Amino acid sequence: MLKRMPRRSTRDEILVVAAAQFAHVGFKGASLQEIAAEVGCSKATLLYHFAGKDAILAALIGPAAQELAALDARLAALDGPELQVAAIEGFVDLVLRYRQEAALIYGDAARFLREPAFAFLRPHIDNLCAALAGRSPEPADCLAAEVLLGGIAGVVIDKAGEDLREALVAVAKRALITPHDKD
Amino acid sequence: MLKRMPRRSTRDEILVVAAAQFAHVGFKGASLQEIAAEVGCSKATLLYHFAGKDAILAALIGPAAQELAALDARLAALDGPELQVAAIEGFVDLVLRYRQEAALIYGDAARFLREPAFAFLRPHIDNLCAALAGRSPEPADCLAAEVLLGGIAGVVIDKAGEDLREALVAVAKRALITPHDKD
DNA sequence: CACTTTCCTGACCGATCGGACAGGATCTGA
DNA sequence: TCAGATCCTGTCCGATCGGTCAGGAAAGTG
Repeated sequence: MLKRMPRRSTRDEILVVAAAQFAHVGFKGASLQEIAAEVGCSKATLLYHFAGKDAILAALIGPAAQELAALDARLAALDGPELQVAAIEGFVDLVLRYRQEAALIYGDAARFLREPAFAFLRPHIDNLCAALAGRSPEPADCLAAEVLLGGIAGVVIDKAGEDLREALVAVAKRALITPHDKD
Repeated sequence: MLKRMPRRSTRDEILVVAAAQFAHVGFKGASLQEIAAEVGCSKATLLYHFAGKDAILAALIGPAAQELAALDARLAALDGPELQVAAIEGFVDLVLRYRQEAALIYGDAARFLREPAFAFLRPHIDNLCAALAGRSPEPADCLAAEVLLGGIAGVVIDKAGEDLREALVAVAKRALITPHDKD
């Protein structure tokens, strides 16, 4: 009778705890038992609110994926250096807003980006990567974009600070926007 | 009776298969059963050659950690821009030589870098990070080094190509060696 | 009040996990 | 030929995994 007051809806609290768990120990590493214990409910309650472990993951990734798609759509109209700037700033903002989800997706990337349930993420990530590379056909530029994509997504989990955004944008610009003294 | 000929020592083959499994599905995600099946032996054989799953991981990380320590020692004598160049090239070479191990360590970094069994890696990684940042006290420079460290370690798993090394070194130099028009 | 819906739980299930152990092959050197 | 390592395996074990299910409490709703 002590804690009958749900400070938030139980469902939301499950998502918060699950996001942290997935981000820190990976999807396979996290167990429903531990999540339930941290939430303060029983494991069966998790499976009442969600169809299964995968459903929790899907509910977690959904909003982030939606914003990623929106970012892609916004970038589709741009080109040249301003494309890269917009891609960098948009990506950094997105990652900072969905730190745990980004770490989860990137950490377990090879795992479930192949799985059909999350294969729809792949083209979006590829598009973003291409945008970060300024749509350059050079493999070296695409590689640089991948390095920054993964590096930024993986570093933000336990970082904090106001100037985090500026620092991330700065390093990405340095690495990706090559001064056009190419030839 | 068909495959009684061990093309290499069974122990070495276990390490090869385990490295690939760990790198692709993570340490917790990999199962001894699958590794044994891929090697072509029984699960009990794995536990004959190694004290346990952790021991396989330790045997896998050991050589990579040793070379990382050697790189750190080599970098300790350097300073300034040549420190950064040496750190970048040394790190890229190291990662390319131990692709799977690097992906494993970085992918499960938050997992077992805290565990005491692998805590000894932490100072080496911190040193390398500081060297990549040119021992700059600026948080932004340290952050950039972390981004590149993780990004490079995470991207090399399924990449190939001769010019991979050059491209990685190039993007790291661009991102980390800031032209000293700082003030 | 009774009735329905929503929310939650303990108990249980089959599968799989890492690991232990006794013993069978296979090889070696005396 | 025989004894002792070395290498390997089938079988079993307890723990934990994700998931199911019948049913109890709470909260609207008439």
